[in-house]
Amino acid sequence: MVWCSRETSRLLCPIGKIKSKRQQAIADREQDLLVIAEQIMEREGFSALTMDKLVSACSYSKGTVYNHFNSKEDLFCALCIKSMKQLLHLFRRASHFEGHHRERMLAIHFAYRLHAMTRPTLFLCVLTAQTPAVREKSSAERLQQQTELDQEVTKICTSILEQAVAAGELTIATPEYVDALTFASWAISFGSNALMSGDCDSGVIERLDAEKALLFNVSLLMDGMGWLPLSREWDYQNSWQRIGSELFAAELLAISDMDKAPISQF
Amino acid sequence: MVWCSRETSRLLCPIGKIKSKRQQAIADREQDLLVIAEQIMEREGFSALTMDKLVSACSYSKGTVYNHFNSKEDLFCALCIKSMKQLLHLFRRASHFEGHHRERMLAIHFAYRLHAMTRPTLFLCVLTAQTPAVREKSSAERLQQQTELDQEVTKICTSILEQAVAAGELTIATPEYVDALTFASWAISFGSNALMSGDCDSGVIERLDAEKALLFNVSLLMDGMGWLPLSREWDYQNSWQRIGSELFAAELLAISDMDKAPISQF
DNA sequence: ACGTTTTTTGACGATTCGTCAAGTTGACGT
DNA sequence: ACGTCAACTTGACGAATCGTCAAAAAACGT
Repeated sequence: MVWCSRETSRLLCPIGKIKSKRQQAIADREQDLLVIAEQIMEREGFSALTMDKLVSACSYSKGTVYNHFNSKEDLFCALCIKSMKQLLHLFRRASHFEGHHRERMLAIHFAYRLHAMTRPTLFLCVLTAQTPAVREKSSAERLQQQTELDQEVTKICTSILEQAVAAGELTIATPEYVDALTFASWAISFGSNALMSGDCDSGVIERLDAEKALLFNVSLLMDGMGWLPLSREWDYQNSWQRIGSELFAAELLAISDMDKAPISQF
Repeated sequence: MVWCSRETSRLLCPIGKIKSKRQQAIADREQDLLVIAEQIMEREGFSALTMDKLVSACSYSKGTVYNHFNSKEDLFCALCIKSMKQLLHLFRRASHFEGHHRERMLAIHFAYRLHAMTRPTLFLCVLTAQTPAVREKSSAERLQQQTELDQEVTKICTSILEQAVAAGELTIATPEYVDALTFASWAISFGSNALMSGDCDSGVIERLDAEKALLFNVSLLMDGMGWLPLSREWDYQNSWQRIGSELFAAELLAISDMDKAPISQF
């Protein structure tokens, strides 16, 4: 009957950053717990992640775990946040790609796809965290943190768009159109990745086609924006590969290793 | 420990369509159950939907309910299917809109947005059903039916695209590009709607701006496809309104009534 | 009317969730 | 060094939920 069983987690952690050694230890432990939770999901499937299982897999007691996450859903939300933080790091790297601004935005999309591929489990946590069942039962703090991360991501995209406008690559009617364009970019990327993740079993989209599809979709959208150089004037396939080799060589190597020895893809 | 507790539901329902009066009755009952499940979600929230609650809210016993849905997740999958069927009906209507083909495709997107607005609960079921936790525990039959519906939807989009090509509104390099364009359309619509549903609480996107954003995103994408007439040559804002008044007047009326007396919006 | 097949029932065992009173820890003042 | 106390941890516990199954009921065929 209770809507949100416990508003905040019990662990004292004032408002800003970590203060004492102790709170650092608590924060570290939280990361440990998230890693363990992720491992359980990868090993036994998504629905096998249970609070009881997490408790017995870690070296702490139930109460302690519940001091970190006030419900199973809150745990999912925490995993989503972890995922978004990683994504943010990739985005920051992508935003400094050497090239014109449209290529930089493309690098952002590359990073997103990369993240979906290298950390499928975490990526799916983001999808799961959009679900009302999860949102209803997550703590207010974590939901807040989630929207803050959202805004950070948005800021990166917005900034690239603004630079493109300043550089004359892109023309917009009014300043607030930047937000609309950011949203459109976000939507095409989210939509493509989400649908591809969902359908990867049913095989509508082949694994290797997925990257092509994303590049294709993004190119259409940016052409629609009139973002120069248009795809007919520039080889973005080549840009895509350059992004991979210049920015994310290590991550791509990890993927091909995964394919060779598929451990967790049952 | 069991991966998929029960492969098929126990109710005898061969392969094709309904045969006897009896099986018709069973199918009807299933629809009743879905309606009740939906009501529970609307009244008490998403996470309040419980098998026990569904059982006590309907006039049947637990065993009977479990003969229809072999798990809670399977129930979600069934709700998703119901949602997609409704969507399909709207799409069929949309695909006959009086206008050029780009307007027809726009009508499809309109229908999607409309569905997300008129039946938010069911729409969110689709989102939930994409979640691995749900997919892992749904019955094979239902997952199958889901992909079939997916294909039907795809077929409608594909058909419009092909007609557009035939009419000279759209030029494509090779025939299989039609699939890529269909996927792109689907992705932008899914992405936009999903993000807007998720953020509607946090207020990044205002309720009334949502429609504008979708129209905007779709227009960008179609312009990128080079689908004539381009948005600078045609007033699609006007088309959008025409679609509303000529095709979905009844549904729009229902929405404005909802706004006046918001019953189920918690 | 009677045997067979299909469906329904609801009590039951197994899981999972989330709580809380009692116990432990360690930071801090003296 | 020691006592104190707030903060943290523990794990047994009750409640809620899940999904099953043997027995009862209903439907069906002859």
